[in-house]
Amino acid sequence: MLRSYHCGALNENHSNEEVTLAGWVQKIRNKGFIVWIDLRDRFGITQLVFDDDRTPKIVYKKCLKIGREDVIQIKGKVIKRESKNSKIATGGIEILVKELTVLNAAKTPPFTIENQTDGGDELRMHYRYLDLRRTPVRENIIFRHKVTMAIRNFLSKADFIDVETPYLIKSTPEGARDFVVPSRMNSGQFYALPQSPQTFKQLLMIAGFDKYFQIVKCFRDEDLRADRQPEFTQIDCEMTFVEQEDVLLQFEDMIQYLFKEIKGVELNDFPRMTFKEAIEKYGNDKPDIRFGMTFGELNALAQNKGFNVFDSKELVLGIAVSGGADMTRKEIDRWLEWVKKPQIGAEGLVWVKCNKDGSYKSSVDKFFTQDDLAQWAEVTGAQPGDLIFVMSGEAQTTRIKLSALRMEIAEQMGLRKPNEFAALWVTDFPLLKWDKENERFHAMHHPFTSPKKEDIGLLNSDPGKVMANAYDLVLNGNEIGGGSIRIHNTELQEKIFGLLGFTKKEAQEQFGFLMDAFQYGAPPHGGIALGLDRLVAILGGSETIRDFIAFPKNNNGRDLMIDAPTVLEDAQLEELYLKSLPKNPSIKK
RNA sequence: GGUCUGGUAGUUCAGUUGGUUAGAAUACAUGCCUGUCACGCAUGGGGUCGCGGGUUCGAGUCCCGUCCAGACCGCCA
Repeated sequence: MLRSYHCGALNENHSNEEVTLAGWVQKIRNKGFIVWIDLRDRFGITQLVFDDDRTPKIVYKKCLKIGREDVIQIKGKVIKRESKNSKIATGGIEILVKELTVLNAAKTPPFTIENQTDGGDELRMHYRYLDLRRTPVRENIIFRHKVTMAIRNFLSKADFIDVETPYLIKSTPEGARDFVVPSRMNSGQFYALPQSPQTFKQLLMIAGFDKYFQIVKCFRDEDLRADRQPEFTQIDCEMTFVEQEDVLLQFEDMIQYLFKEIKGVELNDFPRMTFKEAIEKYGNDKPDIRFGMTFGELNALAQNKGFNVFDSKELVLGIAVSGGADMTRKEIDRWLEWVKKPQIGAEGLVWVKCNKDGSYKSSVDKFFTQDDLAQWAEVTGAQPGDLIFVMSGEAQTTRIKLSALRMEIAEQMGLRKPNEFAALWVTDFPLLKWDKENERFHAMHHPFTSPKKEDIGLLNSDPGKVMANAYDLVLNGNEIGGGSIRIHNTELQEKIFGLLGFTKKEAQEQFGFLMDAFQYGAPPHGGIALGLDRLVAILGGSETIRDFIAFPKNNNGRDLMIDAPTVLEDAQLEELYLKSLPKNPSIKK
């Protein structure tokens, strides 16, 4: 062993012990007559001391040449410090060094390896291995480890079996774009990387595994966001002989267990909210219910009172901003501008101040009486001292826009507290959603989701009205999981493929294996997939999943450290039958 | 595919209305310092102002293009 202790282990009980330590040089404090070096590893920091009197001359000379991030090994004696540091675990002692070996000298790092680094994002990603040396970054990764261990323990104890499923599978047109992998042995043919192990876990249920889980990478070739990576990790689960309620309770248990184990937080039973309610009250199928500001519909109160802007619109919606009556005209104008920016695209915003004296002042005083405005306040739940914002327009887009405003106001008012947690189940999703552009139905969840029994008749008459046995788990305004009770019957599955625009032949070619399997004793089954990256990030008090991924990709799907993706040599392309493909000159080598 | 923000010392940033030699902090180097722990003090080196073009007597600053990074919309469950 190159060391007898790690750098977080020693304290005053080890006084006078001869020890060997190894680690990185965090910091050097040269006081002239005496030199301290902070030696760092994953476990902590131990102070080394060198001085004129007690340190061998040759060692003292050597220590003056040490630089930040050098990897060194020392032998020496544990001694009590003259002045102690109560901030760190090893703060009572230091090592009087007798031998010093430089195991590997380091270049001066491009940014400081400290809790508060001076490095920007791009640089830190380029030197991610240095960034990962920083305590907060390392702790995030270790935090993720703790979460996955807790999940494995919980699920294993609950009789779930961890089964690995293949990464080289086949491309299907549903859902996101696939990442594809050319097959050398099958000319002109491609594998696809899984967007999720969906069909495999269903086959495992048919195979009788009863309960399955896997913490598994999934791949989607779509544009990225702060909370979206092209490769991401799912906690993928499936259960046999269950109904929706069984799945919800099982995973509500798991999330509660995680919060208890990891955060020491007791979560109450998760409220259930239908998709319809979520849209009507929050304009969003993943509502953040930690704060109020639910929508109030004002059609009946605000229309036909002479204010033309409202009269012709499908929907007039208001929300109350707590304490917002104190906003200055300038602050209100800033919100007016905010909703007009292209990402939101609202035409404007009507505001009503609910004064503390019970009177109202609004941007539409010409059209509405104090009584009218009092009724608005009632419907939106505005109290004296609050402000009401009102938006109008086509129902769906108005809800989306007002939801964006609601989230932004909450963000800026500090209502989205990272250490306050509210989870809920959103249920009763429509099975299908109409795609206006392509004039066809898409699966709201995925094509294997079963329709509600009572709606099966509607599949022929009015498919858009059919509700699904599907559910999402929402935490603090983030969708962290979704699942459904699956179809386990060939005829029904064929029917759904038909509604989604598959010909019988296409359905057979792409999913024949699954529909065949349904005919050999497929049990009723259902499950859920949870986004591990998001879950870990939220547990850790952040919404940026990159902070919890050791080697994440950037905005453009690039790995800035290894510099991927890259172009291939012609010979390699030829071997993969890709030579004739045009090369994109904008791609850098 | 689109909108917005940014790119100046190793790093993080400031840089006024277009005007002389582009600054600060930190990092780095050297020296001083009898208990530091964000040590302190002094001195010093360090710049293709992302890249290309244009306007101008003169561009870090204005205009056009382009590349890179970040946030968001579309997309994605």
